[in-house]
Amino acid sequence: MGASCIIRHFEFYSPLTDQDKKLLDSLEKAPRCVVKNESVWQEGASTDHFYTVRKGWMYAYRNMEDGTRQVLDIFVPGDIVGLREFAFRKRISGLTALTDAEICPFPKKRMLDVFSQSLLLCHIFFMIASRDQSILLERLVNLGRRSAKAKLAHFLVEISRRLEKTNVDIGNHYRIPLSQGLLADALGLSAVHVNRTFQELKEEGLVNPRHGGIELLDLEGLKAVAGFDPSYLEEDVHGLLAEARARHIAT
Amino acid sequence: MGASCIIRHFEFYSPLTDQDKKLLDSLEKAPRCVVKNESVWQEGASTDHFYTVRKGWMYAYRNMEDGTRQVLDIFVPGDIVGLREFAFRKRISGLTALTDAEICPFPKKRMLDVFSQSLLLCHIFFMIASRDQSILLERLVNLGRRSAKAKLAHFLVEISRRLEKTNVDIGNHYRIPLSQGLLADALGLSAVHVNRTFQELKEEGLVNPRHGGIELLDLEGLKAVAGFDPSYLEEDVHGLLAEARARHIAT
DNA sequence: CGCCGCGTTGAAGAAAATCAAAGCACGTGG
DNA sequence: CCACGTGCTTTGATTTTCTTCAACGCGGCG
Repeated sequence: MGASCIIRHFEFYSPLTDQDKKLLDSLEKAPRCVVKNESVWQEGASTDHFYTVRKGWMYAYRNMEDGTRQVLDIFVPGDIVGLREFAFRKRISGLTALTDAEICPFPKKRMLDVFSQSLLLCHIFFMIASRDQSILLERLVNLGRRSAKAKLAHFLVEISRRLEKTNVDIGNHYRIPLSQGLLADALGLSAVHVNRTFQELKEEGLVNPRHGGIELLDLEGLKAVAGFDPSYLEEDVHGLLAEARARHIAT
Repeated sequence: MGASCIIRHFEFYSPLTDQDKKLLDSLEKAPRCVVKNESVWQEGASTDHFYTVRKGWMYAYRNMEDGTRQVLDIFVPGDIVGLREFAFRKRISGLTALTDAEICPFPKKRMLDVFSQSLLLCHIFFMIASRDQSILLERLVNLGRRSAKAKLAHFLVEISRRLEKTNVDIGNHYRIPLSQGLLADALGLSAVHVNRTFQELKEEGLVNPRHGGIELLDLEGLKAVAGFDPSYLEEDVHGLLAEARARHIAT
């Protein structure tokens, strides 16, 4: 059996000591399987666990009083879910499975062990939180100041980029299991308009929407339409991190 | 002279030991004054410092290729600015002063000292990052799924809530120094439309827009218009935090 | 087969953007 | 103290973008 889900994620940032790995491993409890459309938690639920996504896709959402909803984030394998709610007792968004999936819970309480026992892991957790924020920021820009076409293109490119990062092995990250209705709720548009926007992108040969999914045909073209600037995804995996590693090993 | 800016902020979460205070104090360098409209950093600048806002208001923004911009966040006294970019070498948003202001830089490098020397402070930093994210999430909802009127009302209520938290002493947090143009860029609207929306709110007696600022007349009314649910601002200042404190003191 | 979820289409309407011009408050310099 | 410029607000007319509503198609699945 391979490295646990979270170890693989962390090793993207830095090599880990055996001790670190042991610590992380002890966090991760038995994986839990969820089926498509199964709800993992709802708004208001308790926040005693985080999850790492081992397989499949998930999404976080918020239901509005008027019956609409806002999809807040999409999670792909390797992502950590729930860190957002670290400071809160109750979840501020729901989480449900977009496809059949496998997720690994780990208890929030144990974060204290991590913080106290490994400077390096603590630092990496902080980097992950920072990255999450920067993704949200970009999503803000997307919702606030881009046309429907650019919104859609940008969102698709981002997802594809995020897949590349953790799924290097999977050659085809060009198949995206998002329905048009879900994209609408993620982008603050109506499903009808998403559909029409897709038709434009399709005519330009950029995407190929199929039943319940999208195929990305021309990433570069999409980037151009979106005005995509990847810098918000490009973390500094050297710099401070190296010093944290050095210091951590020294103790 | 009173406690440093950041100590006051942290004591909102938990009482600190003298050692913690000393550590925090050592982080905070000499305050820097900036005048209205002065730029503190631009997109792409280096991320070697965070800042705490001691006086005045600041805003973070992103300029788009087409000449528009998105205002990403507003900062009020007590806020910490720049944590977002912890994982990055370069800033992904600009920061400029909305009013004359006083900010206290502290070096990002020293975060390692904090993490290694104080479990409690580390934990609080994490809570702050979590809170920042939850504010961004709510802003996403605001941009994605609310009408112009609700957007505006919600944003104003949020600001007022955030002011209450750190500025308990200031009785009148009902005077907000935001121009309509800036609000437009924050809410993804045009300045013209913001103006018209203000007129509606004004007729209902909820706000009183004056030159270069807004007076909030009826917070409850605004909350109703916004469908404001404050839970995204209500952190759990007990729970894990208490355990962190206990453990921290034990060592 | 028939249902159900999702995608597609058309027509009509609402929300917000854009353009352009004018007004108003404030500071600055004469 | 007044004239002037500048930045922000206000207003009206027009246009664009996106939504809403309603209907239909289509594929998968029990």
